[in-house]
Amino acid sequence: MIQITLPDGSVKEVAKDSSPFDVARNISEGLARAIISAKFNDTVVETSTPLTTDGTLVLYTFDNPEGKKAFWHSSAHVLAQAVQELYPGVKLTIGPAIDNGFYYDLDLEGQSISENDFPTIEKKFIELARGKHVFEMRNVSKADALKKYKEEGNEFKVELIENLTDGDITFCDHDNFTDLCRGGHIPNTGLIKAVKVMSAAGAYWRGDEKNKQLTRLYGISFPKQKMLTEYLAVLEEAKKRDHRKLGKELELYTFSSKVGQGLPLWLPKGADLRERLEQFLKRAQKKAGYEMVITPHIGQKELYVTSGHYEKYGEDSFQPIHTPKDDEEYLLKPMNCPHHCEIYNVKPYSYKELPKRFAEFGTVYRYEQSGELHGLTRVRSFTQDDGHIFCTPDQLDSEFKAVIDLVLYVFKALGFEDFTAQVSLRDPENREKYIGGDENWDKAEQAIINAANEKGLKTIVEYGEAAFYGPKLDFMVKDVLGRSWQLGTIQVDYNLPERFDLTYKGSDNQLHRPVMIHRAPFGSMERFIAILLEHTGGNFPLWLTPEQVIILPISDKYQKYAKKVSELLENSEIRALIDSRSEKTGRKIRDAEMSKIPYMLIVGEKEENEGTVSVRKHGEGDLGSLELDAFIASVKQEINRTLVQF
RNA sequence: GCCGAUGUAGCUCAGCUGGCUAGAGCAGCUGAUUUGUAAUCAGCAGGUCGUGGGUUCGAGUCCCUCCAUCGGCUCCA
Repeated sequence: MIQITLPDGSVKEVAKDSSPFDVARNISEGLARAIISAKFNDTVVETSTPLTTDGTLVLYTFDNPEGKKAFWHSSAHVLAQAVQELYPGVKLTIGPAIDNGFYYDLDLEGQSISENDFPTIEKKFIELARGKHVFEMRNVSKADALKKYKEEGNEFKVELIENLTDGDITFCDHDNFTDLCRGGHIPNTGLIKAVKVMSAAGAYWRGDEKNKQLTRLYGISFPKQKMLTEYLAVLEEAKKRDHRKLGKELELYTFSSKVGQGLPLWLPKGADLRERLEQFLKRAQKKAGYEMVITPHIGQKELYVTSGHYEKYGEDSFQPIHTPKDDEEYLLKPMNCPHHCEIYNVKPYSYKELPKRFAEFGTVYRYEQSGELHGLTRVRSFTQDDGHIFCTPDQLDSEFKAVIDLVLYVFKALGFEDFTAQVSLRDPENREKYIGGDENWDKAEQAIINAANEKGLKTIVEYGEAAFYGPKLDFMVKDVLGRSWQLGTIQVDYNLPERFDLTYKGSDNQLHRPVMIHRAPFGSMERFIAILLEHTGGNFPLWLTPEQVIILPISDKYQKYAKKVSELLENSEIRALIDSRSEKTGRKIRDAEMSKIPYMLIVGEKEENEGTVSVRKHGEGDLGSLELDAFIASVKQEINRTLVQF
């Protein structure tokens, strides 16, 4: 007998070689039917794996992330099987579960799969799934594993196996299908009742552009057809909040192929909103001791050679602008830091004058590859809410933490509760991607880790995500489709101060090197507004929204009163407009609701006589009538409540 | 940049296997209506079917080029 400890602390005594499935049945038949995956002593096991020792066991159903992972990973096997039957000769590579479903990367050997083929693949998939084939793991020697795939001519699997150690290699069989696999499957294929192939895309083998491009099929599957239908409906709903759709509907920004791809054009309402966001941050930054600066949109090539940016990105940037006479070379500004370094260099500093904090809403231009452009989140011209702090090494810690406070303030004030603080460090495998010595890098990385810890931030660490001149603390937020974007960023940099020979005079009367903090709480105005649009669904906080109030006169007779109301609102700095069309009230309300204006004021005979307004709130409906003064007061109050001060 | 897809009026879309002057709804304009909490009615106007080439007696429809967009990959100072 062995002792199995369950998550609730209870202990089951079961016969040796009982499987997780047996343990589940020991608890209840219902549970036994529902469990699809298990972890024994923190290792993923099959539900059929015999347990030979005492240990802790966690059972998973489809409702657990771990259960889903097993479900989708198993689905990837079936997808590969289906494709292999329909397209003989394809080579299998890898097929993991992801956040929403799974994918399988295939080398189609010249064949191609497009959307039109998806229904056939899905049909085949379900047909195979219905066979209720059991997933069975088996150990294989490295020699045998290599032999199988060499015979098949599958160089990808051969490469994978060559990197594995003999004795650790397992295959998974189901039906007539076999795949190299670490394990973690559901009991049998029959549990998969619904599948959808979502898309086909190119993906480089091992994520390297230099390698062969494979075909990646994305799919998602469920234990019930209804769950798939619901998932697809949720996706459709999410698309309604896509910033590209909302940006068009709310007339915030646009693109023009004549102007050029990735170059956003801000429309009046968007420019207005953006301006307000800038003012919001400027106020906070002023309190935090920043000084605004302004720098040009171009700079001499030499400037970027000094900073190291030219060497790193010169080839992949917009190419230099040449002067007509002297053949000088200028680059469109791809970042503001070199300019700010030169601002620092305008005069000598005493340690008593530091830190210097320079901020600028600086528009930069980067040549992003055409396929990387994405709405407002990835563009070729964007404005950073950039700032650089030049401080003594002693001040680094407190300055860094002060920036964290500023970023957290911005996020909180705009309702981004759900973000990930990511510590972006060097790629240990590719040190040559970075400038500067190890000593400074270690200091910079440690400074970030310490500051984040002391601030109590829950962080995740990503290697290889650092900037080439220094590590970063990035604030990541997801869009409606679950894609993660970097908004705020704080970076510690010992390198540019050296390259620009920045100095200050210390108390010892010697020259010292300041440390530089790069920071942008929004990241960029474009991306921040895009994500804000998606998070709010276009219902911005009252202080920020382009139009706060729309006045709807019942008929032409009340235009004059509407005008009066509008003037009084404007006197109180409330942004209002009048719908003066000769339409019915129902129609005006509908249109105002669609354009997401927070407050509608319906005015007719009653209101005019009483000096009141009939208030309707977007998404909530009729709030009854109020004295105009009372309405103004309540709007002001809401503005103050939503516009949190730093 | 690479893989896959899409591109018809300001917007959302229809247009079957190639066949007369390319359709609808909304938006717009004109007129009527003067309206009380999510669409008043009528009329009018609006498109070189993304671009350039080709196949064909004939192309929105088939083929190629380029451009833009979408889903991924790669990249992201």
